[in-house]
Amino acid sequence: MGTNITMKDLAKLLKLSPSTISKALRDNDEISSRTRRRVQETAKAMGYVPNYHASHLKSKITRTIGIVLPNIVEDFFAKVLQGLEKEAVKHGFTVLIAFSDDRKKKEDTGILSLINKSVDGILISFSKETQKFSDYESIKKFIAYGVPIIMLDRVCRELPFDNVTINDFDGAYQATRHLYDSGYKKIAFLSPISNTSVGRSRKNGYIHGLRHGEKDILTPFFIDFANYKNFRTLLSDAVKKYSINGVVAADETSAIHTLTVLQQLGYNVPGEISVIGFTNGPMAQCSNPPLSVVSQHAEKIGARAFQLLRSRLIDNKLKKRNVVIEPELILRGSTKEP
Amino acid sequence: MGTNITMKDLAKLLKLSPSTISKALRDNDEISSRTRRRVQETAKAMGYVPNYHASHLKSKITRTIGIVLPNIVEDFFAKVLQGLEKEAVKHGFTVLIAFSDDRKKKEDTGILSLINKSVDGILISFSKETQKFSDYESIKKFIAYGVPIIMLDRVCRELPFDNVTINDFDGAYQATRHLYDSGYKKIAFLSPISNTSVGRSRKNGYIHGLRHGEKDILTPFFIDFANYKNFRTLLSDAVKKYSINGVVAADETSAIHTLTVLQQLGYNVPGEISVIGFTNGPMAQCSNPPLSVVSQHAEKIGARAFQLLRSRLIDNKLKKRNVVIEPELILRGSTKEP
DNA sequence: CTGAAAGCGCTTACAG
DNA sequence: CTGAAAGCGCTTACAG
Repeated sequence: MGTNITMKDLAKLLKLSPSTISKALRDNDEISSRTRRRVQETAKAMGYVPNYHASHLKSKITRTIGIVLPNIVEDFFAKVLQGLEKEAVKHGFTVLIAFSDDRKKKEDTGILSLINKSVDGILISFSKETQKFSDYESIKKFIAYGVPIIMLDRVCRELPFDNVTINDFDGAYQATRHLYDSGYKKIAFLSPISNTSVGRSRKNGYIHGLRHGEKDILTPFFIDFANYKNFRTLLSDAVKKYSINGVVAADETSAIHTLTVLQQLGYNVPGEISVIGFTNGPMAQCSNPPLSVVSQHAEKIGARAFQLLRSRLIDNKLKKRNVVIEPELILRGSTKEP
Repeated sequence: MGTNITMKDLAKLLKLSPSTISKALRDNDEISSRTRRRVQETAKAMGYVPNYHASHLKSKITRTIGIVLPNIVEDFFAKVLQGLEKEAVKHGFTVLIAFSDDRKKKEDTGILSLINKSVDGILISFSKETQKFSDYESIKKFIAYGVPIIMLDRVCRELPFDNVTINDFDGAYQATRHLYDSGYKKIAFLSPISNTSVGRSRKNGYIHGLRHGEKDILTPFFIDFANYKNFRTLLSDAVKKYSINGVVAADETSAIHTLTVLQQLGYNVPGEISVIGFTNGPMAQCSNPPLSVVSQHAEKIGARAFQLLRSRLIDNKLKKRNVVIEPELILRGSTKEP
């Protein structure tokens, strides 16, 4: 029993035709309500499970979507996926995943495997590698398969896909202004993601945040790096050399590391140097002092991305849409006034 | 072009029959290698994508598996999923997800939606609700569908499914012993997961760890709770009342919260009270002092669970298997000798 | 309101 | 080595 039951079986059992069963199960009002009920009840009783693959063969709809993410150990991406899943389930969709591990090649393999499974649409946040080399050739090829694509967070504005991002520019701008307003004037921008669309927007927001009228423009200090190998000396040297007293860190991990290293170097945070980061994750809340951050409403991004996809499934003639979600400044102990 | 190309099209183009195309694409050596190559090359050139749904209709294989997880914001589950995905991709599988949010109902809906998609197998880590009420009736019903199920981490030993867990008992035992050996003798066990299989094993390991020969048995102190609402007073009272000087916390979040609250209450960690937790996540590493933990090798659990499933796909006559992964004690500043 | 028939894109005995 | 035919479990015009 179970999976083996087909419409044919139900038809035989109820002395009806498979066509009638099919229509009755989908509540088609061609069929008398009495028959509909009868069919639906025995289907349930028998543990009938419709074969989506068979139905897809005709209808071309799978009610399955795919998402390609760099990883999910970062709190932001985990929440994006949870937000997406919740919204998808609400509308009867299931979600297929593929992780790129920030590699172009695995990303492409992932996308292709999703297309192979005939997903109704794909959501993607690009890998660092893809963004670093602006290598969107393979993505463009995938357009030919006719599967709608929605970009989120790490996007490419030139691509003809809908996208949803947070207002990274404004988030970094506000973070920078907050440090300035709290009295810190030697503010550095520290970023391990300067090659991503997100990192670039945040950097620009920071730069803009240094302007305070015509005459009062703070000097920018950039601390870019690719991994945490020489992070300690890098940070230490920069702080000493430029007498940095405020750091805007471009993501969650770098903010926490900055805080930790500064403390190990003997600096008082926020007494001597204040730190603000991005992502309102558990690390920001459990650090000591707790970290001020720009919160990104990750679940909302996932949910909105699904909605974009869904509306496009209903009408694929829609023009390209750019959805921007406003971030929120959450102030904690790491940026108290000095 | 793209998705629309079928084997029939390729057959027409190459003046062959669809059967030949089908066999050639699957590299069946009934077909001459010359023909095989010809077919494969033009398939690739034309951007042919096989329709898995159609093929599944005959072969009953989808190369898709599903996983049901409580959430993925917890570092442990995120890593389990990443470990699983990596292993699955390696073997040409894609993975469908469903999150239970620790609710029985959403868990059931999730499982059913996976069955509906004809997954080849399902991996599951039960919701807190399911475990609290030992409510496995619906799971048993799902057996009828003939889909192999593998349990991981939060399992139910009575169920006839393969499972993979870490040695929670021994992890907690070692953690407790470590505190004892470091000179802490008033050791409490703090747990927000006492209703889960995992929480129970850890509690037992802790109890066992309190025994040191016939005469030297430490007094157990249990701090159980369901949420963090009154956590501060709960912890504060327990510590004062019993002069607790060591805490074994049953998971990541509770360990971090314990550390933070103790410090806020003015205790020196590890000078006066030492704290050890579970899960080697980012929070444990970024706290101050960094947290000693029992590491669970989450990625490995995901990978092993996939392997269990895969072997069962090859031979479903296998007996039930219990895989136990040994945890690892990672010692950091929160448990330095007093 | 119900049913017979064709077809979605594959695979798999079976023939030749 | 290649192909004709049946069938997987549905859906969807079309008849009645």
